[in-house]
Parts: sequence; C-alpha cells; structure tokens
Amino acid sequence: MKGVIPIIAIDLRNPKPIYEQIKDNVKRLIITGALKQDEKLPSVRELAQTTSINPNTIQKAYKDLESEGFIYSVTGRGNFVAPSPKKLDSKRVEALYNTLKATVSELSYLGVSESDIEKVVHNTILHSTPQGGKKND
Amino acid sequence: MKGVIPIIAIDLRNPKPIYEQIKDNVKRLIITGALKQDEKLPSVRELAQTTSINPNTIQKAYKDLESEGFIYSVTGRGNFVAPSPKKLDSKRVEALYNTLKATVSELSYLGVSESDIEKVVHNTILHSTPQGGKKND
Amino acid sequence: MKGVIPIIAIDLRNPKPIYEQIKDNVKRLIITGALKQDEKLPSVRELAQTTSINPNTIQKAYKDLESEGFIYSVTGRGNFVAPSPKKLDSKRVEALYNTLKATVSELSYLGVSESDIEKVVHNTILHSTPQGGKKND
Amino acid sequence: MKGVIPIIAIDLRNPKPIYEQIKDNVKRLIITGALKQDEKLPSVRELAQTTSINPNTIQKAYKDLESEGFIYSVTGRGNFVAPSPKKLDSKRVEALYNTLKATVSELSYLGVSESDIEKVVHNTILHSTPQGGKKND
DNA sequence: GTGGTCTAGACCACT
DNA sequence: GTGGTCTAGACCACC
Repeated sequence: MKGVIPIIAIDLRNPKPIYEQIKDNVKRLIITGALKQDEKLPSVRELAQTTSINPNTIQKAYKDLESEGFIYSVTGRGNFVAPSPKKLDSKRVEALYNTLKATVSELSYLGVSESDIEKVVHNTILHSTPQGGKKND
Repeated sequence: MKGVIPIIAIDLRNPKPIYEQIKDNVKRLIITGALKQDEKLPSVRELAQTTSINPNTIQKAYKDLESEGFIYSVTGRGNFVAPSPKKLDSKRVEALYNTLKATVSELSYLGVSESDIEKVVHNTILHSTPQGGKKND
Repeated sequence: MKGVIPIIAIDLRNPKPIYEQIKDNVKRLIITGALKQDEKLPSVRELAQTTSINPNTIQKAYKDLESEGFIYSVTGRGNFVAPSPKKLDSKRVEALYNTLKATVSELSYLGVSESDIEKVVHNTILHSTPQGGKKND
Repeated sequence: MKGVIPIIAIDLRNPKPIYEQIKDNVKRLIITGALKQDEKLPSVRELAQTTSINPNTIQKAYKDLESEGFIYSVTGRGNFVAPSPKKLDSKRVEALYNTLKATVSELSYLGVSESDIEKVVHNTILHSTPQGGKKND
C-alpha cells in the first residue's frame, strides 16, 4: 500500500468551496488518526492531478491548514502532518462551542432525542485521537 | 412591551452573510421558545429599520426560513412562527449529524475532554424546546 | 483630504514578496494610528489600480491581515481596521521576542551602543498606539 | 571535548529556509561569544553529517556568512570566525533599525508594555559581546 | 461595486 | 521535484 491518501472526496456540485472540502477531508483524516504525525501528504501537484483540481486551489487549502496548525510545510520536500496541539486555543474552542450549540439545538428541535444525540457525540469521540498517540514531538 | 424580537445581533465583521446571521438568530429564538408558535415576526420593513439592514436582505432571510419550515407567511399580514415539525426531516438531520461529528471531532482533537463536550450538549438541550411538548406521531 | 491611504510604498526590486510589503505597510499605518479603528481601507481593486499590483496579490495581503486580526472584511462593503487586540497572543508575542533578540544582538555586535538601541525602542513605542484610543469596540 | 558547535538547532517545520536557520545559529554563537575569533567552524561535510542536512545547504550558509563578514574561509583549511567589525556598516545597521522598529511597534500594539520590551532588550545586550572588548576607532 | 473563489500558466527559491 | 509567489482573467455571492 503506497502513501496514498485514502479518501479525498470532492463534490463540485457542493456549494461549499472546493478548498474547504479539501480542508475538511484532510482534517478528518488527521483527527481520526488515518494520517499520523509527520506523515507526508500528497504534494500539491500530485493531489491536483488525481483530483483534477487546480494546484492553486490545493495550495490554498494546504496553506490554510498550515495556519490552523494541522500541517506544516517544508519547502522542497512537501507537506506533513503536524503534532497535535498542546495548549487549548480558546478562541477556536469557543467558536466550535457555538457551532455545537446551534447544531444540537436544531437537532433537538427537529425531534431527535437527547440520547440519540449523545450517542453520536460519544461514538465520534471514540474515533478521534484526542491528544494521544505520541510522547515526544 | 411590543412584539419586539428580543435579540437579533448582527455582526458586520462576521464573514457569515448577514441573511444567514438573521436566519440563525430567528431559528435560535424559535428553538429556545422565545418566539411561540403563530407569534408574529417583525415585518421586513420594521426589522430593516431597527437593524439598519437592507430590506432585501431581511426578505431573503425570511424566505429561506419559510422554505425550511420555521416560519410561514400570510400575504398582507406578515410572517409567523410555524408549528414545530411533526416528522423527522431525515436529510436535514443527517446533514446536522455530519456537522455535529466534525465539530465534536475537532473539539476533541484540540484537547477538550469528552465530559466537557457532553456537558455543553446536555445544557444546550435543556434550553431548547424539543418538539414544543408534542409527542411524535 | 479624501480617504486616501497615505503611504503604501511597494518596491518591486525588494526580494520581499509584494504581499508582505503591503502587509507591512498596512500594519504600520494601523499601529501608528494613521488608520483608525473601523476606518475603511482602499478596496482590493482600487489599491490594485493605484499600485499597478495584481488584485489577487492585494487580496492575499488583505486576507492575511484579516487572519492576523489587523483588519476585518465585510463582503460587498470593503475592508476595515479591526479593533486592537484585547488579549495577549502569547505565540505571536514569543515569535516577536525572538526576532527582537536576534536584531538587538546583531546591532550590539555591529558596535551600536545600548543607549542608541534603547533610544530607538523608546521613540518607536511613543509613536505606536498601544491599546489606547478607544473605549468600546 | 571536540570543536563541536554547541547548539545548531534546525527546525524543518520552520518555514524559514534551512540555510538561513544555519546562518542565524552561527551568528548567534558568534555574537554571544560561544565561538571566539579565529576559532574553527565545523567543516561543511562534518556539519552535514551531524545534522543530516544537504552539504550544499551548509555551503550556502557559510558562503553567505563570509560575504556578511562573520566568518572567513581558508582554502583547504576550513572556515573560521572573523574578528568583530571595526566600523559601522551603516546600511546593515539601518536595515536592522527598521526591523527593530517594526518588531517593537507590533509588540506594543499587541499590548506588551514598554518596560517588558526594554527588559528584553537590556538582557539581550548583556548576553552579547559588543565589539569583543574593542573600542571604536 | 465589493470581496470570495477558481482556473491557467508562469517563474523563483530551496533541496 | 516541491512549495511560494505572481499575473491575468473569469464567475459568483452579497449588498
């Protein structure tokens, strides 16, 4: 099995910008542990070819991911998975909490039971890699 | 005390389009029960004045809310809060589940504990009005 | 005097990327108070014309400034000066401290006296707008 | 104890080019006096091995340092620490002053107090070796 | 009109 | 070969 990126599914009909779809995909792979720390991502050009997306669009997604701390880039070598964060980024966490509240509220309003929601939350956390998996960076 | 909408906070700095911010606000008020079923919403013109937002933008928000089933409009009379949904809109629920998973994953990745996340979820549901007291049928 | 941006000097021979030169210029204008909070910056297209720089390059500079918290953008309206930060961004401060140390070390090595260096530091701070100038955001 | 360079820390994640990181490190060692005048630097080959960096990259760093006057090279013998500069390189000093101003301005803008900044400046100078004990002439 | 996204294609710096 | 920068030109969403 080569260093293939498992699942980067882009839907051009999706109104969400392509570079955000790429970001979401890569984030998911990192968070679920499908991509390990310091593992190499496909190069900008390579991913551009396999997805038929313009390299600049890939580049933008990668740069965003870098500034958000998910990956780091080494000129001349490629992009790599960054170590998971050590300190809480309170601004980011707060923003995510707001999204969480809005989502849960609406689910509840639509008639989904609390236990169903909590089940999904619990299972999701199980499949994440919360801070673990490494000792030194 | 007039039929004023309690809290419609628009932040122009927020990159989210204004009409979506309005939608989010109205949804929140309906979901939390601050706006009761069949209660009248402020008219487009009125809200436009109090918020200094372009009426077209308000109009678009209301139209969206109507097509999503949160409100209904009576020509010549105004817009009113719709009854809460009786059967699950599975597509919408699935979309919300996806958002939920992505949000929870990222929170977990950023180092937020499961118990903290579950606490927020629990409290959020408490302050919602799931189904407005009706049973599923 | 119109809403002209005072001094945006771009030197194409400078090896520093154009978008960084733009960023530096805008930062300087904001930090020195030449641009006040919520003041409108020239539009991407406008600045592109007056500087003969490609709009995408301006766009990139503005986006960077936004993600660094110096400006905020309102779709359909333009870019505006953000309020000065309330909380210390410890990562950014640490990075700046490192630059500061390296610069001061080298100046000292090159034979510049401590008092000369401290004079420059002092005068620079005088001409900045440390947190002041506004009460509410 | 061999003539090992004490601390050459290269961070591949750092977007700064490796050869510049090497330059910064060597400069720091010279400025702080960890490397004395006429002391021999590790050979290109040796440093390349211990750091797993491409020899060409080391070579470029050394060449730059030589042209900036920090080291001198003796064909067949190696590279050595140059004597500290006797007269001010006004162009270089001016460039450093500009960096200094920009850095201090931004620190101040971010809310760091003048006294904190001046403390760092003062301590940094203490740990430098201004002119290696020589007087200006 | 304003910013946001995307494509196409080019050149440079670094390794 | 890899990422970084820049240009040119296009289309869309928002207001």
